[in-house]
Amino acid sequence: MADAEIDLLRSSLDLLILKALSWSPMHGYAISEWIDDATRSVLLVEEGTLYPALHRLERRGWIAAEWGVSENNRKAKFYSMTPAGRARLRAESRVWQRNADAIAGVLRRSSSDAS
Amino acid sequence: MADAEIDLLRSSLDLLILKALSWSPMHGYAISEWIDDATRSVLLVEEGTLYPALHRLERRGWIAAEWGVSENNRKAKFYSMTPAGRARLRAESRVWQRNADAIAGVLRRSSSDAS
DNA sequence: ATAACCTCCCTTGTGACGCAAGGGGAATCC
DNA sequence: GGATTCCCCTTGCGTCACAAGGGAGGTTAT
Repeated sequence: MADAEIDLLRSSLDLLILKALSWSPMHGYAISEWIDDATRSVLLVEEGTLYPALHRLERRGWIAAEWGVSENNRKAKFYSMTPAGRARLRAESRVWQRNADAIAGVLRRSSSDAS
Repeated sequence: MADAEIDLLRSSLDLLILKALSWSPMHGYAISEWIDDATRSVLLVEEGTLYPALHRLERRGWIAAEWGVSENNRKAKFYSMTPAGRARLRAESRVWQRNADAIAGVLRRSSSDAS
C-alpha cells in the first residue's frame, strides 16, 4: 500500500538530517519541515522517526544538542553538526552516490519488461 | 565501520532481484552473482540476505519457484517473475527513481561543507 | 579413494530501524 | 477559555540485513 512510497527513507534519513544541519543549527520540527520542503514533499519524516534518529545521531557524536528558544518563542532543542558529523556527511554522501549510481545503472538496462 | 557501505541495499534488494529475473529464470546462487556482476561488485548480497528475500518475494506473489537442474548439474531452485512481479518491478522502479532524484537533489545543494 | 573445493540450499539469532499511535506542555489566536 | 500551532517525547510492532552457522551433492586433485 503506502509501501513502496517510503522505503528509500531507510538509510537516507541520517543523510538528510546531516545535510539540513550543514547550513545552520535547527530544531527537530524545523528539520522535518526543511526535508519536506527540500524534497518537495517527496520524502516525509514522521515525528516517531525523526526524534529517535536525532538521538541516535547525537549518541554517535555527529550532532550536538542545546536547548534554546525558537523563532516562535517556544522552548526548542537546537541541533548542530560536529566536525565528526561533517566528515560523516561527506563520507556517506559519497557512498550513497556510488550505490545509487550502481542501482540506477542496473535499472537502466533494458530487458523483457519494456514498460 | 563496514557501516555506510551496505545500507543502500536496504529496500533496493527486491528491486535488484526482480530486475535480475526480468531476463530469465535464475536460481539464487546465480542471482547473487548477477548482482555482483551488474553492479561491478559495488553491491554484495549475503546468502543470509538473499534466500529470505527470495522466500519473501515468492510469498508475496512477485516470483514463482520451481526445482530444476543447474548448468553444473546440481539441484537448484529456479525463480521466475510472475505478471504481478513485472508490474511490481515497474512501479517500484519509478518510486525508486523519484526518491533517489529527490535525495540527490538535496545532496547537490551547496552548503557550508564544501568538501 | 579421499580430501578439498565448489555449487547450491537453508535457518537461527541479533540488532537496527521506520512507523503508527499514543502523550504532554507551552504560546498564540479567536 | 477553547482551539490551534509548535515542539518534545515514548512504546509497541513488524520488517529486514547480516553474521554465522549447517548440509548435501557434485568435481578435481592427490
